[in-house]
Amino acid sequence: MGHSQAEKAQNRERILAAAAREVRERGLEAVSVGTLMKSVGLTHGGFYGHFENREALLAEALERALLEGEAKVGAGGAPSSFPDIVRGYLSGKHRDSRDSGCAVAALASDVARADAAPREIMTEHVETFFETVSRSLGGDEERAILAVSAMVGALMLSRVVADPSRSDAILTVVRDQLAGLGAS
Amino acid sequence: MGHSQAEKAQNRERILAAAAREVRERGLEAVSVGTLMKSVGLTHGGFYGHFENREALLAEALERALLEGEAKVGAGGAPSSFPDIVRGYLSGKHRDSRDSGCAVAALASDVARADAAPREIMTEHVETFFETVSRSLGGDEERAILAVSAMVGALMLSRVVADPSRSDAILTVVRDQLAGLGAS
DNA sequence: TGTACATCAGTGAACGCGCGTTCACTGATGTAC
DNA sequence: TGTACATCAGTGAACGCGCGTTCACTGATGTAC
Repeated sequence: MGHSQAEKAQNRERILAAAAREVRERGLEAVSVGTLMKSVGLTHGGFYGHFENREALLAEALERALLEGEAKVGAGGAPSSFPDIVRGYLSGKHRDSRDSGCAVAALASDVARADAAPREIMTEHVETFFETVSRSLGGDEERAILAVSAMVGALMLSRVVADPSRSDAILTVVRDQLAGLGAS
Repeated sequence: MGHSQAEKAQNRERILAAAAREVRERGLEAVSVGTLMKSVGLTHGGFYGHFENREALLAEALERALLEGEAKVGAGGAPSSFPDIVRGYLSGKHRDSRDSGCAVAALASDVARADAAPREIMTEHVETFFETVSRSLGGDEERAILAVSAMVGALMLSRVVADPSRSDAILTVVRDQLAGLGAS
């Protein structure tokens, strides 16, 4: 074995990263301590040296997943243009990479029925999403709220719809119409 | 006891109705055979006289939930006007009654990660939703897809956001802007 | 209408299984001298 | 630098629990005569 302090921090990070992926891929409730630890090459007992319990891990993993999703939309970093945001968000690539994409779209219905803790975490990031898009629209918050609602809704619907060309159509149609929203 | 054939049909109906509610309230995976049967006053063993297994029940419950949600939007029945659909869908009442409201908004992220069977069931109802709204917009399918995406997205976000006045704002802002979409 | 019997809806004990969590233990790490 | 020892990251058996599903059984229902 190797159990140095540096490795402990590294292992915690790997557990959290795996959980942030798993949570978007399979949902908050589907993450199991045993399976998660096995996926990073450890045994289940060690989990409690890193997190107080499963619920605490889920809260951190949700936060992490939301941050990762945000990074792609360009929150915090260099400001993205509205058309760039919409194009990236409503792309086939984003639709097909649930485990690394926007956690709001991946987990909104899970969080809607969760306790206060996850709802508050996601609430904060929904507001950040509004602000990022609002900034790209010259500060028009109302149009930003409409655009975010449409983007999140369209992405989720495109992931539900079984027929690939129909799924593509949802993305394209909403993308094109939102582009007009940025122009007017 | 009373075990007539008429009562059997009635019990099946009660199980299904309870499941259609439960599925929207707690998600597809959270429905347990034992708890469900207890909630309609029966014991778990009897379940298998009504459904082949849990998965078969979930498929039927999803279909039922989607039909119930559609009935409120006026699919099939008398045609609703676009403003009426939007007003009803993006209302505080709808947001607060997850267990009897639109099953697309309640279960989209669950179904997005489910097997082919639930995805195909929901796909059909998403298309129906598009058609209903399209009809209310004089046959403009593209605007209907945008409107449905925005309605589903906004309802989900309003259920995530913890602060009630902020949650109301999402509904109101999207509702007002979609109204403009129907007019132009 | 009354009796005898087959049917079958629902019961509840039992099954194997995976879950979250605890804890005595192991052995490498890191420190004190 | 080398030795002795405390620390502590990770292991894996064990716990109680709820799950989906099966099945022998019970007793009311419904039917044949």
